[in-house]
Formats: sequence, structure tokens, C-alpha cells
Amino acid sequence: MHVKHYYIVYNLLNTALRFTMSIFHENAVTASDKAFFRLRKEIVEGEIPASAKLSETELSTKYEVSRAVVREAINRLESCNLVERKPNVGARVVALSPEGLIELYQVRESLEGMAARLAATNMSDDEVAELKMLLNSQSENIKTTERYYQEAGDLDFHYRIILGSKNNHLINMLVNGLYHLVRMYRVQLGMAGPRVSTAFDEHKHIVQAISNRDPELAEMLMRRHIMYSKNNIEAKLQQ
Amino acid sequence: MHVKHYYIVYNLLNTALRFTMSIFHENAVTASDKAFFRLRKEIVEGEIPASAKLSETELSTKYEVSRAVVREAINRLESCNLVERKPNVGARVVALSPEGLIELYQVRESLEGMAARLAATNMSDDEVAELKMLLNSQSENIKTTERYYQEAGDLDFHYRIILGSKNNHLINMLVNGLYHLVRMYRVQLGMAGPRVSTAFDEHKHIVQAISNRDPELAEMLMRRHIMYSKNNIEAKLQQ
DNA sequence: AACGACAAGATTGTCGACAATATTCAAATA
DNA sequence: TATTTGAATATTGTCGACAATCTTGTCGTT
Repeated sequence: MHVKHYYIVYNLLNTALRFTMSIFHENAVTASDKAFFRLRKEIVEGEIPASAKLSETELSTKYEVSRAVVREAINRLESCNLVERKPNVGARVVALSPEGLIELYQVRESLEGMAARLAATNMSDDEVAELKMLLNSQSENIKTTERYYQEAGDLDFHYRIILGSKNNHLINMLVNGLYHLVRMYRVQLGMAGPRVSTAFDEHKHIVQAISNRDPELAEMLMRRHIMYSKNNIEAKLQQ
Repeated sequence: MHVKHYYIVYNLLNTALRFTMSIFHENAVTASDKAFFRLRKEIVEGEIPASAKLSETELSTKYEVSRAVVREAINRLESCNLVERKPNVGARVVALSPEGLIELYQVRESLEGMAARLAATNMSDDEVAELKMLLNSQSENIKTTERYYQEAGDLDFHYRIILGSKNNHLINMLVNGLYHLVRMYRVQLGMAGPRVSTAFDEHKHIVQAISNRDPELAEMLMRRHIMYSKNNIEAKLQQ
């Protein structure tokens, strides 16, 4: 009992920021890993702009590694939907478009809805408790803290539910496949939005549904939540 | 008008078999492409058994190409969820497990449900007409033709709806990411099922919903359809 | 006999060079 | 002047060799 409680408290000490950092700072064992992480970071954060050409030789001199590791990094970026590659021509960073964003959010709605549904069944009581406490800690900081932390908190929330689904395909698709692209859109199109307080209420209701072990409701609320985000972003794009 | 009609008839001449072949026989421009397609085929059809180790040197001698192209092929297989790779250790063909199959079908339910929803909005009238005619041609052959064609027909049906969603993320995830794994399970676990006639009725209802431009219903019916398939398979696994 | 350290072998990771393909740009032709 | 041909250049694709890491099996110690 003591141990369990300590565990929960300890986890809460991993604030949203630290947690979010850990998501993206996987441990790189090989040189291709490092190149992959670095390149991904530079693409997501816009240091290498959207639609830019990725020259293998150029990158290999810049990163001081051989072309082979750059090639492998680019290949991995391609499976993350962050770059597009044409045979005998080369690779480009993906172009960001309103249509692409819509498509991305449609897939998110589908997959994260299913994640919430599965999480309602598969999350342990401890994980649900941690999720609740995360929300509590966020509600206290919601006025004082700056926007970046709110962003991180949002990612944290979604990330935990995705992991809570316990479905490896789902987890892989979302974490490795879509979320970096989502982040790229957010960073580069300046999507931080207000919508924090309303989104926070939506988060609370989703957690409540998961806590009640109500898969149908959890899915529906998550889908709505993402749909609202999408609509919010669409509205901003048309300004 | 003439042209349009001719086009539809012509498409119908591409029977389920030919259509399905075309799905998997993409044109390979580079050597890595060929190695990738060949390796994928051998894995899906069980020539290289599940959970088998993939030795780069061994495959490079077998295919008579350099290790680099085998490496790239294996990397691509990894993003298709057909092999798993560990740094400095090597790659193995994925293991087939009942749990893995369940997870796969959960993701399919989510994504193909969304595909049906989007198809109800985004498919052209012509595409809907072709889909209807495809079903008609299948209903005539359903008793006479052998099982393989029914399998192909099923793939064909789902494939058209996926394409009809017009959502590139969705299409890519399903066609390049999940369907070969689905096929691998079907081939290797001998999932062909009867369930043809009932499944066929479900197909008809889904097409009807799409034809009525009813996204909600189309999604719900597609999800149920896949859920039934999953249940059917689960039942067989426990025999 | 069980366990751990160490060496030998095998496999993957990385590199630089060469081959094949695409792009660019200048010259020739209509 | 516009268009096409063709050579020159640059980029990607493929290869074989070497380096780094893991695996295997033997030996020695407890």
C-alpha cells in the first residue's frame, strides 16, 4: 500500500514537461538513431522548412556521418509521414496544407477514439488514478502557466490514453506515425489556440468516462474532443 | 455518356482477381523495391515462416544483391509491421498470435469505419455505381466460384471503400501498413472462413448506406462487419 | 554442478567509391 | 524566338570492405 502510493506520487513529480520530453527523447543506440532524431526535430520545429529538399550528401557533411546513415534516417522519416521520397530523385519534407491537416485530424479522430474506448477497458486502476491526478495538477496551473506547458499537458493527456489502450498497433501508429506530424503542424502554423479551458473540461469528461469503465462514451467524447479541435483549427486557418 | 459507360464496363472486366493482383504488384523501379516485394510476398505467404530470423547476408546471397538493398527492404518491411528489428541484433518476421490478431482487427474497425464514413461523402457517383456492379457480379458467382476468388473479392470490396475515402493518410496506413499483415494472418492461419453469404449481405448494406450518402450508418455498418469477422475468427481460433 | 569471465566467431552498423539515373544548361535547328 | 538535342553536372542507387557489437562456447573458479 505504501509502495503503491509512493509510486503514484513519484509519477506525478514527472510533470507534463518532463513527461513530454521523455516521449521524444528516446534513447538512441546507433548513429542512424541520432541522425533520425535530430533530423526529425529540425523538421518538426521548422528549422528545415516544409517542402524543403533533403540532400543526402549535404546532410551527411552537416551531421558528419556517412550517407548511409542519413539515407536510413530519411527512410525512417518517410514511414513517419514527415518526408516524401521519389526513386532516383530524392526526398522532400512534406508540404503542410489545410487539406492535409484535415485528413490528419480525421485519422486522429478515428484512432484516438478507439484508443479511448480500449483504455476504458484496459487501463489499470492505478493508471486511471494517475490520469485524474494529472488533470488536477493541470487545473491548478492552468491560469498561471504559460502556453507551452499547456501544449505539453495536452500531449501528455492524449499520450497516456493512447498507451492505456494497450494496443501496440494503435500506439505505434499514433506515437511514431502521427503525433510528430501533429506537432509539426502546431509549431509551424502557430496552432496553440486558446481553447484551453473548454478543452480541459472535455478532458475531464473523457477521464470520467474511462473511470466509469464506459468504452462507448469514452470513444464518443474523445472523437468529439478531436473534432472540436479540428473545427477550431479550420476556423483559424480561414482567417 | 458513351465513354462513361464504356469505362464502367471496362472496369468490371477487371475482375476481383486481376484487381487484387494489381494491388500487390506495384511497379518496382529500384532493386530495393524488387527485394522488398519479393521478401514481403515470401513472408506473407509463409515461405519464410513467422518469427523466423532474417539474416542480411543470407538474403543478399539468396537474392543476388548487396546487403544494402536487403537492409533497405527489411527497413521497409518494418514500417509495414511485418518484421521487427532490434539494433545490433537483427530482424525477425513478426510472430502471429491471437492477441496480435485482435489488436489488428481493432485498428481495422476504427480505420475502415472512418473510411466508410468518408467514402459516403467523398466517393463519386461513378465509383459508387462501380461498387454496386462489383457486388452484383460477385453475387452471381458466389456459389460457383472457389474460395480464393471470394477472398479476393472481399479484399477488392474493402480496398475500393478505403480508396473512396480520399484520405491519403488512411489509404496509406491501411494499404501499405495493415492489409498485408491481414493477408498474412489469413493465409497462414487458414482464415478463409465460410461466412461468405452473410458477409456478402453486410457488404450490400454498407454499399447502400454509402449510396444514400449516409456517413454515420456507413461507418456503423462497416465497424459491425469487421467486428463480426473478428468474432468469427476468434471462435475459430479457440477450436 | 553452477555460475561467471573471456576469447572466437558471426552478424549488424558504418564507410567511401563506383554505377545508374535525373537535372541543368548550352548549342543547334526549325 | 521557341523548341529540342545532347553533353556536363549533380544526385541517388548499389556495392564490397572494415569497424563495432552481439552471440556462442570454452575454460576456470566457487
